[in-house]
Amino acid sequence: MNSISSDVIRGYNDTMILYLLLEKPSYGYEISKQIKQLTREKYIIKETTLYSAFTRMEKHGYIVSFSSDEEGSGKRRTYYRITEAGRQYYMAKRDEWQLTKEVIEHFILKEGSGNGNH
Amino acid sequence: MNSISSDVIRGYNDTMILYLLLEKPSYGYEISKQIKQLTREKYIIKETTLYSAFTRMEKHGYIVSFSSDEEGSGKRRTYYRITEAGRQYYMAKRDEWQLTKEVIEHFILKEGSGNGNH
DNA sequence: ATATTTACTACGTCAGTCGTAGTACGACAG
DNA sequence: CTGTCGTACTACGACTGACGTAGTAAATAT
Repeated sequence: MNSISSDVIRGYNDTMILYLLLEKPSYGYEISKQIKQLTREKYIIKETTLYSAFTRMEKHGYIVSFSSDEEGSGKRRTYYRITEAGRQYYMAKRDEWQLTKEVIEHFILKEGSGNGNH
Repeated sequence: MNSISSDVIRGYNDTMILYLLLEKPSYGYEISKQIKQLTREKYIIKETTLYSAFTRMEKHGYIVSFSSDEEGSGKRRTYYRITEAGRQYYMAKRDEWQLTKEVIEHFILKEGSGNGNH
């Protein structure tokens, strides 16, 4: 229970990935490391979750893939670039997040209260 | 897309219900109306979701059920009361929520920014 | 040479949500 | 006194996202 349960995150994995793709095209391993770094290891996305998010989002048209052909350096990777639809989806999710926060916080007792009055 | 997608909420429906049960024992229809009211209709829990949450949480020992026997007024209802385990679970979820918020907000662009610097 | 890191793919399972449907009782209107 | 509406559920099945396990294979470090 020290690390965050990913069930909570469900539905926001896509958002996290898209956020990172806003900056530049990227690929699985890099995204994974960035998420780990950004959250200071509080959240580590599972490989299967990550790659299935890629295929799902490509199917939905939020991202497109391309291979790292030229440049003999490193392994062949599958890069993903965010599309306009992906940007819009991200923005919608960002807005939705504000609402979600608001909603859930109606049900969160404030820290340190000794009694249950609300 | 005007009302919040409940997929986001997933994993917090239980928390919401438990929060309301902290105050007093209650039953499905009442809980449902309270959630609607509290969130000013921003979130309306589905009946099936609610009742399956009840049975799941009773199985986990977070709540216990009892019938409204006496008092001939109204229909027979199944009430639920939160247990000590339920209280602890709620508290754990409340703490987890702080973490979750922190994590997700690393991936949320601040409103009104014109460029994508982050 | 070999172990580790990188970079995936495949497959199957599980839990929570939700659509659809149906039951049944009580109150209230016409 | 009959039908409709609000209340209070139960049952069943479908779908989706997350994830455990496993395996492949090239590049890099030891």
